[in-house]
Amino acid sequence: MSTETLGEKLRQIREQNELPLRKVSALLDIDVAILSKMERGERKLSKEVVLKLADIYKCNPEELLVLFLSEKIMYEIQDEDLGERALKVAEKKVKYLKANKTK
Amino acid sequence: MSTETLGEKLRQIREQNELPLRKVSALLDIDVAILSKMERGERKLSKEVVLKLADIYKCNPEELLVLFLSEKIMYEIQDEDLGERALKVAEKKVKYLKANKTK
DNA sequence: CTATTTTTGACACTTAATGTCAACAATATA
DNA sequence: TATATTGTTGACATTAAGTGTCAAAAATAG
Repeated sequence: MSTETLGEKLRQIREQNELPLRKVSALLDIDVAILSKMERGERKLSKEVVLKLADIYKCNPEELLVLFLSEKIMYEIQDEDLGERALKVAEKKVKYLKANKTK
Repeated sequence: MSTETLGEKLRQIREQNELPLRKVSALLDIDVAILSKMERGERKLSKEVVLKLADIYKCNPEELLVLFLSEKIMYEIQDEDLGERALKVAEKKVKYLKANKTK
């Protein structure tokens, strides 16, 4: 499985598109330093930035968003022994909510 | 399925043990107001408090901890459409980490 | 060597989380 | 009803976390 972080993936995509941080950060309207840190995991990415980047790079936003969310989840459970059990409970809750969404 | 929050569950357990907030908060060494708010979901619970409460009420800490973690997870994915997919990715990551823990 | 790109760290600013307190409301009991 | 106990609410201060800005330094490319 891929152990690549979202930041690493975004950097890879940016390099494939041969875009310097400077240009992308201008499009995002954020400082170069922040984007650099985001790609290296030193600063947190926000949903908004992820979506804008998907737009800039013309790539599938869902894939990036899923990675983004999964990293937030991983951050919460860290190295907890009960992490897996908690994930299963959360899954049940999500399914339950989805089933009762229209109610 | 149970839609009971951790706070609600803790309140229920406390009432079953017939302990007033005052006594429990003294044991926890936190303000009564905070505990009151924690039980009603107005303040976040911490892992430490959850474990101390399990000890005070002599109940299974794992069950409470799983609920605690699952609520943190749910908070992260909120009402995201991709929440379920993200959970599955997170599960894979946890399994991967567990498999390579000793490495 | 020079220009461009990227990284690093200091700093200020903003927002979220946490603790403390006292007044108030609700409930139980004499 | 009066009193004591328990629980709730909101204001306030403090602390920690997250964010943005900038400039100097390091790395890389031409």
